[in-house]
Amino acid sequence: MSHPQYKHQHQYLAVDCVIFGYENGQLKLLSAKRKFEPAMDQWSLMGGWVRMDETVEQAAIRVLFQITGLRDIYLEQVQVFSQPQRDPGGRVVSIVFYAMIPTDQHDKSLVHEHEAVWFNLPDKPKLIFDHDQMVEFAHEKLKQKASYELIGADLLPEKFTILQLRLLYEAVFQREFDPGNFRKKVLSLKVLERLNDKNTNESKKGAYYFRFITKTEALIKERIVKI
Amino acid sequence: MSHPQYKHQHQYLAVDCVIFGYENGQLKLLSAKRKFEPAMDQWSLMGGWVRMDETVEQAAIRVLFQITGLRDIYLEQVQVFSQPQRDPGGRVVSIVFYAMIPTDQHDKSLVHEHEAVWFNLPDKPKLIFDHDQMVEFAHEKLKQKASYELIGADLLPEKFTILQLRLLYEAVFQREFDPGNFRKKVLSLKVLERLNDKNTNESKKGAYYFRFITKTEALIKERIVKI
DNA sequence: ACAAAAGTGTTTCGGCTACACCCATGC
DNA sequence: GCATGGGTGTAGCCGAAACACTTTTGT
Repeated sequence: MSHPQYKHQHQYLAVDCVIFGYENGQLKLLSAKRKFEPAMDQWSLMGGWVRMDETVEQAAIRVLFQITGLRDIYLEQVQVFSQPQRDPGGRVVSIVFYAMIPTDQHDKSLVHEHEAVWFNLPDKPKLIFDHDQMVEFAHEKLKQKASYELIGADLLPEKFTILQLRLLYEAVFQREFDPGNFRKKVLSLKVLERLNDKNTNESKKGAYYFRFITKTEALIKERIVKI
Repeated sequence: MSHPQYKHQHQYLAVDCVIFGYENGQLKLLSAKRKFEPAMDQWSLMGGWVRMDETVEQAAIRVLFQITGLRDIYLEQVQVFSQPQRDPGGRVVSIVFYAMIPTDQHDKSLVHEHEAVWFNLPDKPKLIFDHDQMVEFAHEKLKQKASYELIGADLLPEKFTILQLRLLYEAVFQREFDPGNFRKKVLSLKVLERLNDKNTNESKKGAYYFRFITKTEALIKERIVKI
């Protein structure tokens, strides 16, 4: 390795991924038993080293693919953690991402192979080092995102009812939302499309399924209105 | 240097600081002529290497002290920039911060010594590498902050008029605010204290000076109301 | 019949916006 | 007197919140 221009100390650079999922009315966190020292066999976030020829986002995508078998995962930078002593194994600067994955689509055998487990977020065990704080920060950032745009496209199945969407929001914010108001609010955003298909499992009356419309579809609809 | 636990490639890790100031109704950006190759003598953000024994925040604080002579500067992480080819001198991952400094208090001789210049943000020159994008991201983040809490404590002098505060907001958002509504809004936040002192330079009638009350003072006031 | 969710309608309240309007004073 | 910013008041609009009410259907 040669960097003719720069002479300075090098650093270990890692990414850690806070992986959120959703199932049965619960916001979930994917956590794995660490397979190497230090802190082997303790619960931790999924992480990996950043290679010289990739961005930190690409490193996170690699890590996510390794454990879920999924590509095209929603990713967002959270924070850099860089306390010199944060990792007893040496100086490691970690860039934290959070991800949202559709729990029903991921590869469960890969998760099992990594000795990883989906925890309900409130019931997660203590994680190593500063990983608990990473989860806190990521959860904050997720709430912030969810408060100014509709999340769920990456966490819910392709089609879902307004009830399921509301339960997701209640899980994310750990509070209840008025069913009527929540419904009116999300439908006013014009990002959901009602399907000619009803869910009759969760209610007697049956509730229409909805799906997220893509951004281009939404744009087209907007244009038609505006002409 | 020894890291017995980890065997992996190392990275160059840097911080770059988007330094905002404010003067004469203009949001300012501090930019310096780069003193080393590559891209010597071109405009760039102030940056520095992250040392092994410090956090990235501490590295940013060092950089800020070097150029302003100030400590206790408001700092916020913006984004990590990590395109492998972003810096022609080699693989450098950069963590971007933005800072707000009181333009009237900083050490102008240090700025001069670094061949740095305060530009009005809209008139800034093209910066090296991806630094223009860093400034954009930082400005976005600043706007976001300013939209959910009152900024100015770090940019304005100790005492200031509502007009001056409004002009700061107009500079940050590049739009006008209704004077009456702006006044009522900021005063309703209960974070400003009116002084028995008027500014008679900027208006015939004279306008009261205000100052930010500290967080603890604000807390106490809240408590008194709530009892 | 009743419970339980679906879906709609209504009322109230608070905050934001767009103003109008008086005040003080330097020119 | 008039222009300029300081400062206050008010009417209208809109969205959020609270909640009533009707619909549908499995049990």
